[in-house]
Amino acid sequence: MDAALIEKAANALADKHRMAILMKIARNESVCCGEIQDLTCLSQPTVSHHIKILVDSGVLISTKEGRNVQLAINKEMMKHLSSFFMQLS
Amino acid sequence: MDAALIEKAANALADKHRMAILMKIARNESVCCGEIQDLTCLSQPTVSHHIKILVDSGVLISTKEGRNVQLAINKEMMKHLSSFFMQLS
DNA sequence: TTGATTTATTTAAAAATATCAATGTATTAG
DNA sequence: CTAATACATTGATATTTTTAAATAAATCAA
Repeated sequence: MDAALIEKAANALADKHRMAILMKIARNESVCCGEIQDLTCLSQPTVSHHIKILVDSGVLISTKEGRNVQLAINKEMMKHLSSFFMQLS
Repeated sequence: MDAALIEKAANALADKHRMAILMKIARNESVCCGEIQDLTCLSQPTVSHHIKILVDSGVLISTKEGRNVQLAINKEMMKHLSSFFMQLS
């Protein structure tokens, strides 16, 4: 995997709130944006911004369902990250 | 592994130059700061700053040898990162 | 259709980060 | 001891990132 893509994923996880979002979704399998806002004590636009970064980096996958957006972990990306660091160990 | 430590490591890798430093060391096993400066086209203080972030985060290990500082990958941290992402996949 | 709900975008301010010049600190060579 | 080398620290500036208010867009319920 290209280092630039690892860097982008790392950047997405280099934030307290975005890491909390990831862990929340890891526990719940899939959540919508509103549930994340309840978690983070951030404004709705700020949550939307963080989610955009997580999705653009490939860490999360978003699918629109009705007027909600369901978010899930991109397991392929997690595999890539895992094997990248495995090779460095 | 605590999410806060993953976040800190992620932050260390969320930069073009720091990622380049990591890959350089991955190829060469161990390098000193001067060799990194040649690589990055950055000033010496800036390189020193980036190295500090990488070491403080636990991604790299530094050992002073004479008037050089030898840098190496912290393979334990790589294992932690790998298993963290493995669990999310 | 109207109003409520959910998420996205724009804009602007505040906070954090990256960068380098100047300088400091060890360490080694001569 | 003196000068040179390797790296760290300080201070200042420029850029990037985070944040929220205001607003927009899309979907659903009544």
